[in-house]
Amino acid sequence: MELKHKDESSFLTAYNQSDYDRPSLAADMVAFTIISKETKDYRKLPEKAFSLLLIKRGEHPYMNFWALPGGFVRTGETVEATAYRELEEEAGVTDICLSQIHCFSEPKRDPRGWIVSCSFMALAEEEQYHLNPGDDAVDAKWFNITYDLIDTKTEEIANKQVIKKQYQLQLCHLDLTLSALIEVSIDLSSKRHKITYDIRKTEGIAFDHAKIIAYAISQLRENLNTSMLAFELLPDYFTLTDLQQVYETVLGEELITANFRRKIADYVVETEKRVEGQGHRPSKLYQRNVEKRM
Amino acid sequence: MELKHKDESSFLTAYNQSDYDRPSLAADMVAFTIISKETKDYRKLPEKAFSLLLIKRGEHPYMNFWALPGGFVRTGETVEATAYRELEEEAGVTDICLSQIHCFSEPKRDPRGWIVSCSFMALAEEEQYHLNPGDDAVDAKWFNITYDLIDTKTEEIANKQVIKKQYQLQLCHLDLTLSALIEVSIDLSSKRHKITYDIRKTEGIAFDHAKIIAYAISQLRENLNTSMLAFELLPDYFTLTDLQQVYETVLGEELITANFRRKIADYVVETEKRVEGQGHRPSKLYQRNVEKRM
DNA sequence: TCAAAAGTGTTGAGTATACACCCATGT
DNA sequence: ACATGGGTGTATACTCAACACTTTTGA
Repeated sequence: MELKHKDESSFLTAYNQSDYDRPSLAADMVAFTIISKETKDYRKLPEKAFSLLLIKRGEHPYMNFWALPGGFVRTGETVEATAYRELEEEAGVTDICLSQIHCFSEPKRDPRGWIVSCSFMALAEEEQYHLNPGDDAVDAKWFNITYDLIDTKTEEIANKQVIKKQYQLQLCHLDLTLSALIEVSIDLSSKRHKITYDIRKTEGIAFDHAKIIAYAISQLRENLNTSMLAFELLPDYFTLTDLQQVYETVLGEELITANFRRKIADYVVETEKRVEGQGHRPSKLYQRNVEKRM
Repeated sequence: MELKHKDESSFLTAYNQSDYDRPSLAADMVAFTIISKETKDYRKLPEKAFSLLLIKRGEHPYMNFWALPGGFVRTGETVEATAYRELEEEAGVTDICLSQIHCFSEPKRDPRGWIVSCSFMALAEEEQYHLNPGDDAVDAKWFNITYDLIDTKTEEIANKQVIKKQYQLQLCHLDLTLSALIEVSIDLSSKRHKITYDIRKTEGIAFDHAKIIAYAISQLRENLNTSMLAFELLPDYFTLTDLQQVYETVLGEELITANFRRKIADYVVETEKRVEGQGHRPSKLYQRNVEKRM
């Protein structure tokens, strides 16, 4: 052990890192939240919208396109630290749930040069974000998400069976709509089931960010049940209907209330609090059950 | 759109990527396989060992320690391409199942400097690898894996509840044993359930590779059922006992045969082939059911 | 013949799904 | 009063875990 360090120090002095070509490393964040729409009918609950944070680019490349918040990793920082720092700078949010999605490293993904993106999924309730509407330097907006499977076909090319699924991604803010067509290819040849995502069309979304968003949505949908991620999108106290609405808007499908409640029963704890004055029977408020994990 | 490109080209000419400090980017591979041990008893099936490929470092830092195969990402390459290239160079394997595990970016993780590691899980059967036993330049060996939970405790520090799980990682090749103690902390404070991995002790394993290995094993165990990864560790034709043994060695627990077979019944297809001459009833050979995914 | 593995059947417990139903509230 | 959401019960089908059991082979 001692020997190792003795030899090692002289080696490290001689070692010159710049001998190797290096990429720029960026962290890009797919920040989700649930936004309550307005409602006129005093009886009805407000509808919920599954939403994504995008930032309008004020400079080249992709000027005036919308991009994921993000930035370059600085010396002495982990990619996670970069993610937290950028989210605080660009969205005024601090205590947020972050998880790595994937590392995107296509050499041509950024026209500025060799920029590798380590992308993150960020989950928080809307109140945690502070978007600074007055600050023109950063034009950040929430976009309502729809991401639907629109076509599935099986192709057979040179004995290779490939399933191709097309997903339509739509991002709406007021009357502004961005969209992309994502093709997910599943290669069934031999044992290997290799999955690749390709952007077939992208309108108004900068770089390869439509692909990153598609990855993030797929991953969130897959992990909603298993990792109980829904709680990250809710306040500490919530009604079971709130929780169900998170599931419904994220998954893009309706669920049967009685069954949903039985399924999540063990993951929540009933409290004494109630929500009243809503034009219907008051609902109990629940908390996450911290005992239950998985 | 036209306008964008016109302005953009002049911008890009002026853009100097080296204004920003950049890390070296490496791809490290956690390459798993299943190795059949020898057996004397003509009746008994050979035992299977869940194994990991490590390479003995011939230079500083961590000279004579064992490390994951890997290397630096080159200009014009994706991290996936680096992973395939390095696996071919160091392990003589080409058609292999690769998936990104996580990006490790602790600034101090490598004494040579700022080196970010994008790590991969690689799965293939032993026959696909060609380790060049004669080549002294690369001393690559298979290590038998055990990774067991040895302790769980709940700590309460400043109102923050934290579950701490200790895992013992042991890697054995003949009479050589490497080991590490990994602590997985689950922070239950507020809604956030943040999970962190820390190396508490590491013997004979270079860099932070023990942590990367722990990540990989956890991920493989979690995804064995959901992603049907077990097939990647088997030849095209296999017996149901082979498949069960993959599950058992990877998960580190025994399974009940009847139940296991019912569970995976839809994911395999019976063939006409049989395995005979083993001192007991011949077993049917199966193939993966390519129709069934997930 | 018989040990080892191949492979099937049974049972009770638990879950999922779909649907019907009653309860409590504010305007 | 009544629309709206809050909340529960029930029947059917399906899945899961544990165990017992039969079958087939080669030395």
